[in-house]
Order: sequence, then C-alpha cells, then structure tokens
Amino acid sequence: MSDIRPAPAFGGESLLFLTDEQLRQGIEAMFFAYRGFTADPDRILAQMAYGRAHHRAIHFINRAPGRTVNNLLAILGVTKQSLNRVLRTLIEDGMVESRVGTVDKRERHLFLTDKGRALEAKLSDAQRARMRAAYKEAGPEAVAGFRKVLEAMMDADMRRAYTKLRDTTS
Amino acid sequence: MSDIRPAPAFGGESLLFLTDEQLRQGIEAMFFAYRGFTADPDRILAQMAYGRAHHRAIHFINRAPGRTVNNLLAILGVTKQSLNRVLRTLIEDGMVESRVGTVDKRERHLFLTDKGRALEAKLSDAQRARMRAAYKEAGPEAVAGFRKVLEAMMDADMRRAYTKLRDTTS
DNA sequence: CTTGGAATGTCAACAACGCTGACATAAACT
DNA sequence: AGTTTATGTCAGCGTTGTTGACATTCCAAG
Repeated sequence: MSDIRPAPAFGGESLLFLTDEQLRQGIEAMFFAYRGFTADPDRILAQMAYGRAHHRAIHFINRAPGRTVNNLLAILGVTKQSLNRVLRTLIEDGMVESRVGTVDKRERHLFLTDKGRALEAKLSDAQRARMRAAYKEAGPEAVAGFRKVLEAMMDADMRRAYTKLRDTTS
Repeated sequence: MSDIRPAPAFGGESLLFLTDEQLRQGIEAMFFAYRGFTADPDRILAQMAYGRAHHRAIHFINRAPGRTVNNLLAILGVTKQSLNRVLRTLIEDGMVESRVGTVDKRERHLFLTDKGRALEAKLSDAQRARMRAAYKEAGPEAVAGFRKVLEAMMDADMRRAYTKLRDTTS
C-alpha cells in the first residue's frame, strides 16, 4: 500500500527492488505474461472443444507415460473428479489410453496414443515457440534469473514436484 | 519433441538455454509458479464467495480510480459480459461504486469504496508477501531477469498495456 | 432537427473446469 | 471374514469464460 520508502541512499540495485511499487510491477508482469504463455495453445485447443485442463493432462502424461491417475492428480493439484471429466473425453476421443494396473488393479496407468502424441507435439511446439522467442530476446542471464524467481515463488510441495520432474530427462 | 541437439561445443551458457529441454523446464516452472502466485489471494477470496476475476477487477480499479468499464475490459482481456457479472456483485456488496460519466453519460466510472480498498489491501498484502519472499531469495539480478523474460513473453498489446501501467506511479 | 449508425453497458443462456458428496471396487489390515 | 483404506466414477453446483439480443447515449449526415 504505502509507497513511502526511506529514499535509498545506496546503489539502488540492492534495496529498491523490494519496494511495494516494484512488487506490484512484478505481480502485474506475472499476470500479463501468463496470458501470453497460454494464448497459443489456447487457440489450438479452442478449435477442438478442449481447454487448458486437457492440455495439462496431455503434457504430464507425455512427460511420464504409464503414470497413474493418482500421480497425475498430485502434480496437477486438482480433485480427481475434476480430472476425471477431462480424462474421460480424452479417452473417448482416442488421445489417451487407460490400462488397468497389473500389480494393483485399482490403479489406471495412462498413456498417450499416436493421435494424442501428435496433439501434444502441436501444443508444445506452439508454446515453445513463444518461450524460445522470449528467451532469445531476454538472453541467458535473464533466463537464469527468471527460473530462479519462479522456483522461489512455488509452494513447497509444488517445488518438490517440479524439481523432481525437472531432473527427469524422460 | 526431438531432444536431439548438436552437442554444443561452446560455453554452454550461450546456446544451451534454447534447447527443447530447457524450454520445457521453463514451461513447467511457469505452470507451478503461477499456482503459487495465486494461492494466497485465492484462499482469502474463497471465504467470501469471490473468485480470481473479482481480485483482478479490484486490483485494476484501485490502480486507476475512475477508470471506465471499457478501459478495464481492455486491460483484463475478457468480454464485457463476463466482467459485468463480476462488477455487479462487487457493486451490490458495496466494494465498488459506479458513477455515470458527466461528459459522456454512456460511460460508467469505477471507484473502490472504503470497504473495497480494505479488501484490496488484504489481497495485495498476501500476494506481495509471497512475491517479496521470492525476490529476497532469488536476489536483485535474478529479479531483473525475471521481469525481462516475462515482458518478452507478453502479447504485443498486453505489453503496451503493461508498460503504460508500469510507468504510472498512481 | 431528425435519423441512422456506432459506442457503451446490461440481461440471458451456454460451455469449461474448478468444487463437494455419494458410491463401487480392489487392496490391506486386524 | 469383516472393517478400513485407496482408487476411480457419476451427479450436481459455482465461478467465469463465451456469444446473442437489446437498451441507452452520442454523434454526424442529411
């Protein structure tokens, strides 16, 4: 709120970046950037009656084929009921295959079909193209900082999920 | 898709950051971080039957009191019908005041009431606290890079809206 | 001055995707 | 064997995005 600050007499580089004003700019940047981040896949998804939830499911199934529903749930951070609706349409449409577990028959293991992999590639390509352009424009050092701040912004459990995933070169 | 890369013989700092693998990590970081970004305000909003859309409206009305509905629309990037529903509840609840324009009576100028400002402060404080912690952990240089990449990721028109807003120390 | 079109905002109905509740089935524990 | 726990499915609700229809106001052309 109060934008009053004690007029930093030092470098400016060192303390100014924690003023409410700076934080507010970061918040707004995050808001606008996230819209750009999702814009390209959203356009593709809209053409086929899919939404962002479908994209997320496809992405993370592709990341680790054979993943169980419960495992996917933990990563996505939604309820199983919510995920189930999305999975059902993806299975009906032949994008995802659900195989009953061999050792534990309660589990369903999820795989992308060829069709599903094709969609995944299309969505990923679109999203990566924007990311690549942004990275290129900002430069390697900026990218390192970007990643560092994002990681610090995550909830503790999401951070664990992320680093675990990050270090998995599937 | 293809994670095959021509084995960079140079610094690594220079080209490696544009591999599909690196881009994918950035995409996943963005996904998990955005969840953290909205988590704290979401908890507050849930207690009062409000959602993220209410938060966004309140934030940007506070940023420039007297803003018209149409102006807010351009910033939020949603349809006026969608915004209208949110505004109606905020007005009913005495958070926002809508005044008919004096020069153009078609316009409605939006203001936060004292009650609205109190809610805005509560939401902002929560969101800034996380942002501050992340900034502190990552350091000033990382923050500069963070902002740089986010800006490069925005759509052109959102970028204009953002920089215009950014340079407005209300 | 009137009239037609553009701009602004409101009301209604629909879709995507969060949520809780109720429930079936399979596994695990006592 | 009987109870508890884990996993997944079906039904229904709320928020928030969408398009369509419409009222009001402004402005410019005739």
